[in-house]
Amino acid sequence: MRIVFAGSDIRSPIPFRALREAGFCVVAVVTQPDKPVGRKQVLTPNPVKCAALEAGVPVYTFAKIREHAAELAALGADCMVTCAYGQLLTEEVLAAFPRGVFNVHTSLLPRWRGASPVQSAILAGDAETGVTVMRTELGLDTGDVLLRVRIPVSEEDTAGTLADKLFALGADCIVAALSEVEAGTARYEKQNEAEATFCKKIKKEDAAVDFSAPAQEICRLVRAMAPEPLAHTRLGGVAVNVLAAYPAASAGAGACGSVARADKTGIYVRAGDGCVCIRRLQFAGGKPLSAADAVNGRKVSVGDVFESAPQGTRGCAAPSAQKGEAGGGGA
RNA sequence: CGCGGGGUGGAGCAGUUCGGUAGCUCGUCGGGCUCAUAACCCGAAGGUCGCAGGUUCGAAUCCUGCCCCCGCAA
Repeated sequence: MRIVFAGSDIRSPIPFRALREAGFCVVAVVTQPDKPVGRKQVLTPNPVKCAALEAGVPVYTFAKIREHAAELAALGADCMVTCAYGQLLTEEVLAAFPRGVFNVHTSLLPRWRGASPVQSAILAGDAETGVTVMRTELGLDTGDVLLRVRIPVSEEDTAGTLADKLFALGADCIVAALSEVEAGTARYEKQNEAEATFCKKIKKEDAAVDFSAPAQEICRLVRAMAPEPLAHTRLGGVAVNVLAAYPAASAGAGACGSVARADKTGIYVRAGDGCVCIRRLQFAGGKPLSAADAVNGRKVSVGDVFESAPQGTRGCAAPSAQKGEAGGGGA
């Protein structure tokens, strides 16, 4: 079966390679155009593009895939596989593939349709998540499900580690799913619209820590935002990213955000409910530090207060503005 | 030329404004105390102060150029 692979995530090369190793003929790869990235706005090579070039597969970097349906059709592929591609498809694009377009989504659809399924699962405290392979239709992640595999979400998982697992699993899933499609034994199941939940793309502001929230929620935020964009707060006026934290037993009364204890084992910060033990953090301009280093060198000590204020740069007054909402959807 | 912070014993930092003995909290090693310890006490080792020039009697500190790291923004 001739396949066109479309993906843009750093991990998208995993399913791409899996398909090739499984013997599928990937005739072309579609990904997002290279974008200037980083402090120096360096034009960074897209990982998917690199993987394709490495494999000797033609690469197409469409700014808007919907304007290239004809070119896709001309490739003469049977189907297209998308995995975190990042662009909505149109009727014309779907029509370019006689046997359909299949999407590998890193959540248990219909839960977490949208751009940040991995982070959302952690944020919501889901006990399990997984991978869903579906037949793409026009709606956002609404297609009929071909295969769904679930895995537990560990308390240790960050969006990064969970995504690693999910993409690896997704690679196996798409291979299995396409095999069924090829053999004509594929069976589809409609999604239950009543259970659908959506998630938007994560923005830096979504990662601001609010220490008046329950400790467990704060820790989920930290895990969901790692390794990017990283949960952040401020201490003594400087921006601080929180890289790792876990809920700890409450330690005495005090204002939310105040440090109740600080030693080599961690920096214990009072939350709205309970206490958050920060194990790893990063001050603006510095490298990631262990709690011990922060205590030794940065002199973080009892009584210091982490601010819940969103962003910085602004003036001073801390309007307790209700920035309401949280990443996920209702329980 | 997007804004900004930083490179100082193994780690994280102070010292740089107003040049002149290398400091702090840890770690490591040795010894002690203890049933014991992530605890405590005593002692020791360990630094080309990012690189290269310059100014000076003397530079971590002032001047010039360069390399590298990082936060924000994108």
